[in-house]
Amino acid sequence: MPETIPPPFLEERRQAILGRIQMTGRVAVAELSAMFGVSEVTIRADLQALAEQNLLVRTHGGAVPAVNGINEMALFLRRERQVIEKSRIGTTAAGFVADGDALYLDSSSTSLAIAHHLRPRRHVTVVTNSLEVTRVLYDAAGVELVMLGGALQRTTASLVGGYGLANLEAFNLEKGFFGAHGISLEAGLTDVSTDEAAVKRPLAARCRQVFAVLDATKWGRIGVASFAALSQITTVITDTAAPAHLVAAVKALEIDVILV
Amino acid sequence: MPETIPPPFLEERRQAILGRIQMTGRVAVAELSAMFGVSEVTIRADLQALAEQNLLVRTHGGAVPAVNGINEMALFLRRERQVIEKSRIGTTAAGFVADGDALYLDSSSTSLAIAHHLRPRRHVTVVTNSLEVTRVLYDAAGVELVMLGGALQRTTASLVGGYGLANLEAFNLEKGFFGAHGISLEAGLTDVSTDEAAVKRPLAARCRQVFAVLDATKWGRIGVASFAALSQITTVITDTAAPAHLVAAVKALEIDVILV
DNA sequence: GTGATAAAATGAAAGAAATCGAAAGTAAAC
DNA sequence: GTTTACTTTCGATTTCTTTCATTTTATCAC
Repeated sequence: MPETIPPPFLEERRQAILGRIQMTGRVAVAELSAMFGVSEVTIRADLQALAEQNLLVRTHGGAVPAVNGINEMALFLRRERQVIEKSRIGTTAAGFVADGDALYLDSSSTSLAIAHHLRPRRHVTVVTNSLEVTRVLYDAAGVELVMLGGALQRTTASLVGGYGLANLEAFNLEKGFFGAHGISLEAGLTDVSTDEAAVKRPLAARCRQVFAVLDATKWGRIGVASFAALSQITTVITDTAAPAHLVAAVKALEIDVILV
Repeated sequence: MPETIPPPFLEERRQAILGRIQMTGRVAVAELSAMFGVSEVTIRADLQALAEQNLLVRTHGGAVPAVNGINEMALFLRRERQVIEKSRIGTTAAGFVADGDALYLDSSSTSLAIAHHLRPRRHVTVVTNSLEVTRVLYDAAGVELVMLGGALQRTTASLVGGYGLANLEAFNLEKGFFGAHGISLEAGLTDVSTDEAAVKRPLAARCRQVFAVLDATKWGRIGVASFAALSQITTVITDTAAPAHLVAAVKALEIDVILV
């Protein structure tokens, strides 16, 4: 199946090798040799050069992705990727973002999915405390990115603690997207981490429109820390498996509920 | 299919090269030479000039776009690594850090080298505005990491703008390590970026001990923005090629100068 | 486990293409 | 007429790739 169209430049070829190894999880020397129409020796030189940069790990007949301890962060992020791109909730939420908007993305996996969809956008300002969101948008030229400061919470790759919130008033945020551990009539939006909640609480208060993005399993659950009352929410984006009676109760409060 | 109509002016030609590389994902020297009716040497000069502006990446027979990878950031960071681990200045500087210290690392490459050496440490608190430092220390369990917030400056992978500095008083920082574009008797420590300098200035003022870490080429140079006077500096760590007369002048101010 | 065997890796040498440096040529601007 | 900016020509050099002989590694039968 390998195509035989040869990208002649060395850089291109190596880039393509990296792409393929990420995609398929492994590459073979013979396969690449046929694919690019160069000798196996050349491919070996490529693999060696890439291995020296820790971009992959050599094996006998080929190479596998770099699974190095040095780069825990990248690993952590990569693992999520498949999930991210599949998220329908994220896709829908991204549809609410207009060019020119200033918005907040929290450190949930749905925010990450939204971030992926924002990469091709122009003139969007994103405020976040998530390192993953930052990484996804790092090379998105049309996105201005502002990180809230704070102490690194390694389990969520986010920055927490009030350090970054001092002059939140400097930002006028149109829309905020919040994942949550639970949504309930009693406690509103809740999180399991008090630190995370402490960041989200003032942000939820500050965003003109508050979007709650959560899958069906979150309905009726309550985490230890509330960060927004239902009355603060503008729109809930969830999936069709959400419990009908809870959805109805929320709609009764004049909150938009979008089922995808 | 390459047209042979020659846009006569240099700027036009370079603009056209950029346009084409964005469109097709790659350009070849021979192809461009034929297209514009100029020699290949001229095209190479064009490509080199554009590459120096980071508008494209040179390859052997041509060039490819500057930002084509999905993960430009990870690539960018890893590229540096070889250089980093070799830095003797970084190694020496890291020797000044004791367990229990709270310190600031800026977004210079020397700071990155220091960060590498801090990975095995216990009970060290690092405050930084550098995404690269954060990434290096992400999985360093013994290091508590605090990021200053701000707007992402992509060229340096750092966060700038005052957002993160509002409650700097909350931190008691023992040591600060500052790279610089230049060190001089007149202007002290200077940077080429006013944004970067605006972050460093209050931090230099706040750190009990200020370490300037810079190689010999920085002596006598002056960047547009000063961020610390010589009188604020505790220790300078540089290499043995530093100009002797400048080193002597700095020592006369009762500043430690360490040559490695 | 041991050894045979096929596949893969390595090193050296050679060839081709691309690049670089320096001197020289060209053309417009002052 | 001179300056300046740009381009070209022409060797010398570097980079990239291949071939081929040799060594190493993985695998399987025993």
